[in-house]
Amino acid sequence: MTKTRLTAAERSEEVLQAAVVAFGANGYAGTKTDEIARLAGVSQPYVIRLFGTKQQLFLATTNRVCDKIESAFRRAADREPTLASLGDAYNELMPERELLVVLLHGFAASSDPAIGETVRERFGRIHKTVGELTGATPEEVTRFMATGMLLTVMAAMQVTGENPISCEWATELLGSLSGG
Amino acid sequence: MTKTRLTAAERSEEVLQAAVVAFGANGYAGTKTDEIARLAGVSQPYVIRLFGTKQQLFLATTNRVCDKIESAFRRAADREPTLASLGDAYNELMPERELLVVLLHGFAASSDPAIGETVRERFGRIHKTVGELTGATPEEVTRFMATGMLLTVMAAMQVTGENPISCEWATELLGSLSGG
DNA sequence: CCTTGTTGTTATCGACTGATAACTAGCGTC
DNA sequence: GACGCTAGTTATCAGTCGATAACAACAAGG
Repeated sequence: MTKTRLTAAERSEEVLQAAVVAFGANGYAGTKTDEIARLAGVSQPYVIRLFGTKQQLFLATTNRVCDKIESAFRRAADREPTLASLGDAYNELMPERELLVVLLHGFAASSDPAIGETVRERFGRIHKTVGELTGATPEEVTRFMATGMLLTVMAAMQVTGENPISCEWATELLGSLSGG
Repeated sequence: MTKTRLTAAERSEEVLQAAVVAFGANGYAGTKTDEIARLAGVSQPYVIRLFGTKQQLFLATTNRVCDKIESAFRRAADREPTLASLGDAYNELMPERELLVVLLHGFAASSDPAIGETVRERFGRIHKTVGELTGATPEEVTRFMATGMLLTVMAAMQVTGENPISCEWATELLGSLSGG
């Protein structure tokens, strides 16, 4: 029983991590703030007070996820600035299925103006970053992003990750990916 | 004022079309049955009676969308059985932004077991169909699907379609797609 | 030790939303 | 032209969920 008292910043961090899991599992509209609160081990009203609004919490979560993706790419490019290297980094992010899927849920929730704007901005930033880090041609970068979206969608469908739902087409598809 | 009385089948069809629009805009959890009802010009309880449940309506909507996509692919392959031909067909589907985005919302709602199962089944079927219709290699088919997912995600972000939100990276990305 | 600021909770509201029940009305048919 | 079937409605419930308000507990400083 960690009844420890944390600073608001520390607690926000924990809530944010819980939010990644919860939003990753059920999306923006499908997730209740109470669920996040229980995951974080605090009360639901406190979650609201820390972030003001469910929407703002989702935005913070999205930004957090994108930061993680970008920094993973940067680290990878630091070792070897190729698309293959960044691809490996993305795959290594996969075990945390939720992380990537949160982004997908952001895309899906784009009808909310604030979310749409944020998500467009961050996606564009990732796209640009990949190009700058690797020096690949626009066509190569686009293909990289396309593959990433396919993988993300598959993660959402739970056919990749730690204990995936076995699926004939999924294994076949993943096999043909290494070669592409 | 079309106060015409329709058969349950005909009315269901209208509701289904409304559901494509509504679910396409706001996703599964984010769409209220009342919204669909208003779009279809009937009362909310009647929508429920026609489909039993919001979930079942969403499943019907998803299946409808997938049917449309598959038949578009079949027609395209009928003219010319190449990936490029199917790609054109997909692009021609784009104006109905909702159509493709519904599928994305299905992926996003995969945490609901029934939706997940349906969506996996239909995605696998599309994947298989594309391969059979074109005779392309697994790698080529996978790349085709990846591109499709990228386009779908962009449609969700509203940077493609009839009056897209202008976006630097989006135009750049779309330009590099024709060449890929 | 008492005051003050910050962390956190409980209680509760108010709006929403999917679903049910009960009723109404059009249309064919015998 | 009453009967019966199907299309469709209004009224309403029961549960949910985000948000607010008021209070409680803990820590630090003077």
